[in-house]
Amino acid sequence: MVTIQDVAKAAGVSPMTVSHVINHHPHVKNETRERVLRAIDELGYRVNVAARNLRTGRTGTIGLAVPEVDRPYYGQLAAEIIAAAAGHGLKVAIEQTGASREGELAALALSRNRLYDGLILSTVGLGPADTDLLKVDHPVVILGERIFDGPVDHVAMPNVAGARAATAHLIERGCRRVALVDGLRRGEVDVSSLRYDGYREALDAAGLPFDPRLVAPIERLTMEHGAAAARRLAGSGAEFDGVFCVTDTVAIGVLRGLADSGLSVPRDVKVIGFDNVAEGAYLVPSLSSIDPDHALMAGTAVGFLAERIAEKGKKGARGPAAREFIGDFSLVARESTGA
Amino acid sequence: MVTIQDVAKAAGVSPMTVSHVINHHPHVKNETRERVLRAIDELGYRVNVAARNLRTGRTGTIGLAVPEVDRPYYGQLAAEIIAAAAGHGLKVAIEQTGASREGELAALALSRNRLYDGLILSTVGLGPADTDLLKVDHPVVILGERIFDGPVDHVAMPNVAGARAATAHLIERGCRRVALVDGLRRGEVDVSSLRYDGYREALDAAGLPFDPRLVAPIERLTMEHGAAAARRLAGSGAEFDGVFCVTDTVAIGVLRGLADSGLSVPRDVKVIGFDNVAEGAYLVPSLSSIDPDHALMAGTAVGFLAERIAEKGKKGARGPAAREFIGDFSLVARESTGA
DNA sequence: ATGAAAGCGCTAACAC
DNA sequence: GTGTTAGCGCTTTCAT
Repeated sequence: MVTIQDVAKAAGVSPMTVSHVINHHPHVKNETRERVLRAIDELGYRVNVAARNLRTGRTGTIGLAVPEVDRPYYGQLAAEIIAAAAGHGLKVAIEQTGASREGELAALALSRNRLYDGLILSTVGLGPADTDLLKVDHPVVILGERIFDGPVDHVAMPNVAGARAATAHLIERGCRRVALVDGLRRGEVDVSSLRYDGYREALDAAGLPFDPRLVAPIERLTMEHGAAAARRLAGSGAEFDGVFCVTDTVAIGVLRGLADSGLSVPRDVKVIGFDNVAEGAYLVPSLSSIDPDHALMAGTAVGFLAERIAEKGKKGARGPAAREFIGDFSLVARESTGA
Repeated sequence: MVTIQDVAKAAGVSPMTVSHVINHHPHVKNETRERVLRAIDELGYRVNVAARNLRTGRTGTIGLAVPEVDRPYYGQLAAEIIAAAAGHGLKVAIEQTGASREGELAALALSRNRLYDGLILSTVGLGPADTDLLKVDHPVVILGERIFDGPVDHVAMPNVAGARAATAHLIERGCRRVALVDGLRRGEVDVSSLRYDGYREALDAAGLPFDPRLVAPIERLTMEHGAAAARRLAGSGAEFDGVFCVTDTVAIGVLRGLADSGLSVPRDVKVIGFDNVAEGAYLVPSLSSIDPDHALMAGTAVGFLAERIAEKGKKGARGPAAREFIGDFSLVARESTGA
């Protein structure tokens, strides 16, 4: 392995000068710089990142922990985060938590290992009871739900308002019996509970009765469970003319399940999702959805984290208390709601 | 920051003993171990991975460089790789190459930085001309196309055979004028060229004429371009009753484009894709596809890499020459081809 | 503009 | 079963 010393010897300078060149420090004579660069090239030198990390205490990398990378939503989120991080000169390493509390705690511990300068944790499993576990001494930003008023910065979706708008949209389009396919509600600030609240609010506002038979809870927010829920609804005998799906992934399954049940969208039933994943625009019928401003949320999360990382550099300065950011959204009306 | 020294002092042992405990070495008295563990807990000690990496020269992490994480195929591939790597005690860090030659070269350089013990590179941009650039002194496995007979292990899809089977399937289902939506062909061993070859072979085998007007090349393998290609085909006046799409992502776009053109699938036109992404089963109509054995390919790629990493540990032993593995596939017939 | 000294936190190799 | 020594490759600090 070629070290900075080897390069220094070959270029006839000290290791420090080589270091200066590598790190683009200004005070190096042009001629010297070129001599060093030539030596680097000839010897095939590469910095040893581990050594640099040890010395500087920084890695230039942030961790992004998401439930599962193979769900479209998280893949697209990851892409946004990577783009935002690049703007701060940060790289992103992706972790999977398996949508479990244990996985999320493991991701927190990893970060503590100083592998990353900070962590963006997309929570699904952690709840209010875990607030204390977030009191770690390294930068963390929570992206998602289930922890409010925690000790760390938090970027959340406009869950209640978005769900209300989605449901109201169905009602506007003429639906009178709107079903809901959502995940397990823990009665806390999890995604399903919040979107459920929005759904209820919209019904109330329109003076429509709430019918528990029209709520189809599923265990995991997957296409498979969405399809099964739709078939269950269709087979239950309960009449419905609209479905609000807690996520687009679930909605894709619901569209399939409705087709399996011989129901036509949007003629018999109108459907709307949440997340506005890229696939939605290409489905037949194309999927109406709530579009949280993903880029803004990703940018805010990375921004918060970058600030916290910078804070740690300065001694003493504690920086602002835990911040909360709730994104904005827009409604995208497509064929599945008759657009 | 709490170091191993602090723990040693608190537990009344030497740093080495703490190290032994952390690394689960067997020769530590039970009582000592517990004393150390208690100290670790009380002080909140966490290993400094950078220091360990520097010392051992290993990181326990492999890199996975894919074109874009937000395409379903790569998200699902990443999930398979992560699962396979976990079986070898390896973690995975995901890089994006942006589907460009430069991005792929950058990923190679990063790995060289010793951030990772090895790299799985999903190539799209690198070509035969870049063979020499792969002659790096750290473990690399190529997953994908465009480099055969390179200096490194290579795991490839059954591109030609799969494409032939897909096209033959359309013909079996009664199609006589099969269109092809593929990417840019560079006349080399890129995905589009190989699958094009398979398409041609199937036409020849069935005694069907090749009509260049039925080939719709697109610049990027996205849903957007797929939809545009389908509309172009439909508007061209050229008759066709089947479409083989070079990937499922493209096929999703094609299904949309056909719907936009007033064509019904599978009645007017039958459609088949390649990759068998999870979404395909839930589309309406569900998408027929070629299913490469993703898990086997991921497992093989990780296995190759793990062996190469182990080799580097032993001095001298060179290990086998570059290996080549071409996966198997099966055809999944769904509604889009009339199943 | 360049360099010397020191040490980041850990573990391999070897004692005992 | 436990401890000593040494040093991985780099950069911070301070000098010149």
